[in-house]
Amino acid sequence: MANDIPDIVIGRLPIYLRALVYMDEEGDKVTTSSQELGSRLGISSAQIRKDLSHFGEFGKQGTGYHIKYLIEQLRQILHLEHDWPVVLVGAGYLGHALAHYQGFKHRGFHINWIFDNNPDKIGIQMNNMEVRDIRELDDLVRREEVQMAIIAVPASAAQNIADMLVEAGIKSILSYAPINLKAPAGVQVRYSDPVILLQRMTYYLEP
Amino acid sequence: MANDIPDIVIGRLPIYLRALVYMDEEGDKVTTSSQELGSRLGISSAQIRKDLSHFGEFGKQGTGYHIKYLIEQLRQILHLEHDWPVVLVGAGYLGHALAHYQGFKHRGFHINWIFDNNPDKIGIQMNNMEVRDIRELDDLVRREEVQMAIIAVPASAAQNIADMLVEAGIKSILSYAPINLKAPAGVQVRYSDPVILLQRMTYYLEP
DNA sequence: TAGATTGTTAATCGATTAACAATC
DNA sequence: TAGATTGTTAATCGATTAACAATC
Repeated sequence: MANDIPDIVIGRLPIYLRALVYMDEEGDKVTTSSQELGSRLGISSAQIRKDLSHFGEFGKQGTGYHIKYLIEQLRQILHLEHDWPVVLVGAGYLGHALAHYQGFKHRGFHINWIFDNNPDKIGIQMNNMEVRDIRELDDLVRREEVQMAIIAVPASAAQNIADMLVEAGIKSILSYAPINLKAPAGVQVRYSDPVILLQRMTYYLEP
Repeated sequence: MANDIPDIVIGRLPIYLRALVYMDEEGDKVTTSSQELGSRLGISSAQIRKDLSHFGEFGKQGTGYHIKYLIEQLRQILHLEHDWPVVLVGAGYLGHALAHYQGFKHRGFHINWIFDNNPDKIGIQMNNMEVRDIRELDDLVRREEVQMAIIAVPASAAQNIADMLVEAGIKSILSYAPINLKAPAGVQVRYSDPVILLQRMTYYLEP
């Protein structure tokens, strides 16, 4: 990770951005306040102001934040001004869902390639992309200088795939496999495991 | 949320549990240490011992933790001794993937019902379940006393579905819709939005 | 102007870590 | 026994919040 802004702050910026985009689409106002944004998100207004203050002064006393302007600034901060190409590994049920998910494109990500190792999968079409042989992964990632990847393979294959991705030059991995991956410093790994989230909630439930 | 154990601690327990289960399946040893577990997960050994100490004393000086015993204890703490039935709302690509995901069952969750509002979807089979009419949701959740739900519908429909779920008695919601949901106190909501995770990583990348 | 809201400071709150006596 | 590792305490570190001068 790079400089001295806490990662937990970085983690909230996409949440702010998402809420601001909805506000903008609602179209009923031009500005918002840390108060309003906070109450939408269940976050204190002080925290929002503090978070933003790490990057500059984006508001005006008395009137708050110009929604479109703040969106633009957040996109700049998060490096979302240009789209990011992404490779997807795994063409099972989940890979299929991800390949068809419409939410990536307009939020800055393009899943341009899908890979699998299963001969039955290789060559078939998914959302107008052809599933490629995993053996072509390294070449492609290098040639296209892809930096981001999504892993949607079984846990048993995930570390192997992660190693291949790192070797090819991938710098950020989002993994759906329910296992902790080893990656060298300088390579980010984030996880999405629904079971982990469900298990975190059952603690608070009466069986 | 219930008592005085920090939620951030609760959030790590499923991670510990998952790693311990893998260790157990590898079958090459009977005990582990906070050190070993920590180095697998990139967490300090002190933190693991501290987290566990909120719930009791599970280890032995000199030898560490008996893997199977600690697994059992964590399952008890997280209320995973009995399986949890879960309703899934949304039979699109993502709902389809979730319905077929094999990772739920052996980790304590059973997706037993799928709902949708699309007449073209209602009645079709998904992994041996019939997609039901969303209008039957309320009755079913009440009758079966289901406490957990997964939302896999578009953002535009998500708040509506969340309201229906809460009204029917659902206490924990895992939402894949890219939007912040309002829910009353006493109802937990957790989110899984891949774009939020990707956007958090692009900050650290050179465009 | 009066009211609203920012950006920032200092105080508070909470989480993580280092260290070690206890003990297996 | 000697070595290893726990559970816990106290210290450190970091994040959140309250408060307010500045100012639109």
